[in-house]
Amino acid sequence: MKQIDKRQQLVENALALFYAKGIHAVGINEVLAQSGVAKKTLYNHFASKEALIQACIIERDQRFITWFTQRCHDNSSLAVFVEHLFNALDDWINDRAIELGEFKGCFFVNTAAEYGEHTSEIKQLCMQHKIHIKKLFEKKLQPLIKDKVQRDSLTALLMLLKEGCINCAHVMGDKQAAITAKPLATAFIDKI
Amino acid sequence: MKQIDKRQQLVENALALFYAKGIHAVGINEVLAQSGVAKKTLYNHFASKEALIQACIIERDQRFITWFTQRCHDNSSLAVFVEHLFNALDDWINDRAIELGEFKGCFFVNTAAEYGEHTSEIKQLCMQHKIHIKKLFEKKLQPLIKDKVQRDSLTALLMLLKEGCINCAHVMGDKQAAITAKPLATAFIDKI
DNA sequence: GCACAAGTATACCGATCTGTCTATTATAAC
DNA sequence: GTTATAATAGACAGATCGGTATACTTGTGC
Repeated sequence: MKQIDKRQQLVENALALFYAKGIHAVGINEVLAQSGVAKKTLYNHFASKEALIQACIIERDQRFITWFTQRCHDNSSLAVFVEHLFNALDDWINDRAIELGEFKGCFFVNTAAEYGEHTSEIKQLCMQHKIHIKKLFEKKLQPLIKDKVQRDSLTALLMLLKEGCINCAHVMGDKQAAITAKPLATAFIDKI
Repeated sequence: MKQIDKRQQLVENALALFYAKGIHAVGINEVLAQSGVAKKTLYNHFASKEALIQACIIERDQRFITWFTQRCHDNSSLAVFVEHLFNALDDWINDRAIELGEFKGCFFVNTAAEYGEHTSEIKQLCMQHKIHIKKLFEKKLQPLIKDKVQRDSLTALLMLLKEGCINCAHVMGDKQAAITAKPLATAFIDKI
């Protein structure tokens, strides 16, 4: 089997375990057992557990952005875009998005929580993901709202509502959070 | 020194460490060194590390609710209430609320992230805190909005914006999140 | 002043963690 | 076919973890 395959196996299985249980709760040996890969192979591909974690964050970032971009593709109007956005979140929250695994909140929020130091590389990568999301919103809203102030305002609202409903769904167990958030966003765009 | 004092010392120091570094990143010995308490004393008060963690969650819940209640005391009008609410969050995010420690996001979100199983007692306690926050909002909005549908709608918006700006501030490093969120909430109440 | 409860300091136990090392087998390139 | 690379399984090291046990000291109530 090619090297890249083993590496990918490791990243995918590690990501699934880290997301389901948290980073510190999962040991290297558990990752190896789940992946069916020898320990030496892991350390041939990654210098340390930290390097594996970083690869998992990057993988999750790419996977989430890909999924989210597909689901929010249609920006033919503000109403349509917002509709699709919160429908996507609702599907994720209620485990109808298998690409993202069983819903356990935001992987980046969860991971950042386990690393106190702001300077840590891992926390920086988590921050990068949120910036990617913001840029995605900005890109999709660009053709829909000409006025920059209004556009930035809606971008901020969508960021806040997205983060809010993911965390309310996860910690409060409010599985209706995305459905609740949707009309709050549409009420805002109706004024534009 | 009285028993209660030692117990309180342990909870306060453990809470500070857990919040700053994450639960699994802090060992019992570190808590003991920071508290200046012997190991046997800890296990005289708590059956296990898990029991100490639970006590920390309850302590944080009480402390946060107390602080938040004080800061959002004035509900003479919707505008005033919202103003105070987001000013309080802004103070916390920018480390002007010493009672809450150096800002590291929501302790309950962070803690829940480290426990994958939904059935775990710790995750249940985190959920309880969010319910306490929601009830606080409902109580303060009760005399201000008579229509239940509108009141529930604003409660939901405030919950989502609060969670949203705490997590955007923490993970994205957007220290202006609360200031950004405020006008989004006031835009909503202007319609009522 | 005595007895008992509680705290201190520290050694220790078994488990688990990350990471290394050895020895062997499979695979791919030429 | 030979050779170099990569994978395997697993023992092992060194550190750290949560939790227990021991021996001693302090403090409090009657």
